[in-house]
Amino acid sequence: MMFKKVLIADDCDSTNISVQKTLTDLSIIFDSRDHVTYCDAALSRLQKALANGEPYDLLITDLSFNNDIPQVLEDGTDLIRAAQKVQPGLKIMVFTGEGRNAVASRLYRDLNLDGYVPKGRGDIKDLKAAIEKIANDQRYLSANLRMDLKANFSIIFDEYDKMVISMLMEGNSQKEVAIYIKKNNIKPSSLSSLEKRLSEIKSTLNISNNEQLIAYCKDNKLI
Amino acid sequence: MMFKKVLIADDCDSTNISVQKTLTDLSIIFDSRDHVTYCDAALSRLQKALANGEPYDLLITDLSFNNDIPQVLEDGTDLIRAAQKVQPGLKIMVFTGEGRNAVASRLYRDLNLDGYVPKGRGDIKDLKAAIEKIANDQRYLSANLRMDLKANFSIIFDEYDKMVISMLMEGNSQKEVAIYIKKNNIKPSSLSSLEKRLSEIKSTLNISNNEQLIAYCKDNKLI
DNA sequence: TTCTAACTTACGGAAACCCGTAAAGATAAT
DNA sequence: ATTATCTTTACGGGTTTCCGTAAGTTAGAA
Repeated sequence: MMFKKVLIADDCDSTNISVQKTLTDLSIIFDSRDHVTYCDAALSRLQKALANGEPYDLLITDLSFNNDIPQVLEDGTDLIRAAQKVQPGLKIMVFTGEGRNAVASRLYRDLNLDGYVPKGRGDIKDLKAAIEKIANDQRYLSANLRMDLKANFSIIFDEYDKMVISMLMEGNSQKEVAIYIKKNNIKPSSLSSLEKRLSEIKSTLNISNNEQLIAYCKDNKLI
Repeated sequence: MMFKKVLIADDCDSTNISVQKTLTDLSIIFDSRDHVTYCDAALSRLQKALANGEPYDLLITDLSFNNDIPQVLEDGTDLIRAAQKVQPGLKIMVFTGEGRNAVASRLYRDLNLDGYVPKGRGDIKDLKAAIEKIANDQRYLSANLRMDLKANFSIIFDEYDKMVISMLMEGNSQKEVAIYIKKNNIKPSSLSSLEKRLSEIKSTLNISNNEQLIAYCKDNKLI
């Protein structure tokens, strides 16, 4: 189900135009008041919309804001945390040119973001893909970020994932892996859960089959 | 269908015992005269058996022979070539401790061997697996050799294989690959052929699923 | 040519994988 | 304690993959 109401928080006008165009391309109706340039303003719009019974269902925000006016919420992370408190369940994605990728990855995990897209080559396509994924209740981490995850890949893969993928790489079928984890009392032990987890990973990484997943892991020395 | 008549050509007694035991374990009846220690003797036994209408169906041979008596066929490669002339279709595998692995790989291809197992840790298990594979009309290249194929991997993968596996790694399904090669007029263009080729590769490498195959390729930088 | 052997393709059934849904369990907040 | 939410599990149907068989094709040898 595509989004009905999207709020953009970004103090940079030029990027705003692109984002709005992207939303229009996705047939999302967009009111000029759905765009704010201060974090405090963003939060108050969220609250107001919620109070009116017409809450936003997606927030697209930058991380750094140039605050020429003093703000309670000083940057994007403040806004995100506040928004999550005010409206749990609100989908939130970051669209930013700020920061190193390593930072981005940590934020993606720590803030439990639904999507993270860095500005740069191909960002519009990236953004569109992210929005579509998130609209479908999935998470999206830009491919441009994924490349730098070698070190702290735990953001995507936990021990469970690691073991499952390792066993697949050793030639086990998914069924065999399920049998193994059942025997060793590992948390989600059903084949169904395993399938769902694999599917989730692939979806998040925009990967379409197990072969590509293994190649990705090997390329990035994740396992 | 397991082998009925196996000829062993090896001048080393100690290894012979192991090989014979392995054959016995596989329920292959073995006559002491099915073991020779000279290449010429090996060939003549092959010819005799063929003439008697009871040909051997597997030859297991070493590569180097200590020829205290002058021989027409001086080493294993001579024997193999002669045997292939005399009895086309005869399955031939090498079981040897000789030579560098790179050499082994080249031999495996150039002599069109059915199997190649180097002596060393785990060689009995290796041997058994090889015999079973070959009995089933498949080829077998020991895992101990495969590790050194980085450079001359063309022994196993040709351009066709390379492209198919690459496309799988890029997220295409086998069906999609088949459609693509059909479009581009690449030689075996049916999905069936593609399946068979993949299956053959995995069988030869003792690999049980596509995930393991991709991991193997990445590990050995084959693609 | 004609035959044989090898390769390619089509096809079908079994197994594995994918994906959605719904029930059952666990967890947390009120 | 009870609701609500999230996780895990079970299950079913559709797709893909796997693997054997058989039929068709090609290439080379007799």
